[in-house]
Amino acid sequence: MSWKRDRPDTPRGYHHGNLKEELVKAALGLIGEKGPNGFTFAEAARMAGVSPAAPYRHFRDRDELLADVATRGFEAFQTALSKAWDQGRPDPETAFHRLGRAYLAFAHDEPAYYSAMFEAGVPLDASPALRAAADLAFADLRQAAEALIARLPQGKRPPALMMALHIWAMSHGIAALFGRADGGRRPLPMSAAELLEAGMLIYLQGLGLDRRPPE
Amino acid sequence: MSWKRDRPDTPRGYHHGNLKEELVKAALGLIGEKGPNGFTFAEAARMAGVSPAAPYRHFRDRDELLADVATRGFEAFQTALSKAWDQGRPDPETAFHRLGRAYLAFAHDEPAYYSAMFEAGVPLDASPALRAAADLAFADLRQAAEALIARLPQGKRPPALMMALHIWAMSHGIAALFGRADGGRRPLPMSAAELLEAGMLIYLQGLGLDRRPPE
DNA sequence: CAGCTCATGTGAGGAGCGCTAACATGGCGC
DNA sequence: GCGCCATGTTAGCGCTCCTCACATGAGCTG
Repeated sequence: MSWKRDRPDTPRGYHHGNLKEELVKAALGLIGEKGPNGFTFAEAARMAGVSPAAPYRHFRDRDELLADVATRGFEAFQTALSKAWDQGRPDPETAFHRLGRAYLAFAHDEPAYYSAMFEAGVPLDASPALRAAADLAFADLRQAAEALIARLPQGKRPPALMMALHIWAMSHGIAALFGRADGGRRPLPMSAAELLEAGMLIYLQGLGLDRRPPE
Repeated sequence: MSWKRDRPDTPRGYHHGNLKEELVKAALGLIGEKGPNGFTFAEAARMAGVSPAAPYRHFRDRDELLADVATRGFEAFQTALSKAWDQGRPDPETAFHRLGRAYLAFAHDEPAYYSAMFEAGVPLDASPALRAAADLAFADLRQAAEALIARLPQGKRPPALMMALHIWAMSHGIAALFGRADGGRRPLPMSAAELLEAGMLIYLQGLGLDRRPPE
């Protein structure tokens, strides 16, 4: 019975009481430490002080737990992006740069979430909640794109969806390739945040959006 | 003894003769089918018609086989990019657009390689050969960036390394998010190749590089 | 061509994991 | 106060990774 806590710090009886939440936390910790593949259903159970079969009362299988983590990740992500965008205040340019930094900050500070969301291979339609959460997060990016596009004269406006996809792609590319806590897979002459900032400035310039320095 | 081929199509004696190569091929097939996690050392052995312990004579462990696949992937990738760039002929702009298409074509047509290279979590310094192959591939991108930058007037030239990183980030972001054979995780109004082309055009415009239509 | 050597393959097995089925416990609604 | 059933446990199957002792035969050496 080695899975039992020797001295339960949170004493409990036969029933745990809050196992589902604790399994999600354990999963987050394990994914953060060892990547989405290093995470194990059995080990999460062990961390929660519970037998290896207990998790199956809360998740059909390992994938469902992963999908749950990804969903929570997208919700937290959306909250962070939404807060950073702040409805485009004080002006879309300033807010947009905040948004970019928030994107990378999330990928950097919550590697476990980001991993579950984008690297664990969880299909987006694993659950309706997952898809909905992901859509909400993307909606924020799209909204920012629209606000910026509105600054352009009619006739020079690119499709907002396309622009949002470009923003997402560049952000994700930088996060995935260079945004890891360990500095990524390749030494950089600048931080990931600076790299994204510079890339986005060039991209916006290409659209005809000159940044008015806010200070 | 279920792992033995019932009727060996390529009859062999006790010794296989070309096991290492066949294991790599089997791994490629399995990764392509079921993703980098679906691939199993034991199943690769089965496909090669050999006992589950045989692969250990050629690879220290599962990760080493994965790293080998990734290395070959980077080599093939570099070949494809290099061929597409073709030393910038007939002009850097045209060659650059070929390069972008080649990037996405590789990700699309060789999902198993791309997966092993970027999604399997293989650390780049798993072997010197892997790092070298990855560096060579990146060198091509950097070279293209330099050729394009040379078109700009002195004083308006961004760092070539930064530009190469931007290109890689956007390409990888699009490939990872939207470039899957199944259309990716999200329905798109345009193909991944078109999305990248448009994104790169805007980016280049932002740098002051106007594309002269080649036709 | 006989004999040896060692790279390569086999068999058996330990440890761990995902998952299932049958059984145990006790919190909560009646 | 009682019984239901959500939640937890035990036992166990099949699979994986990996190791170790043993088998085979290809190719060198004399």
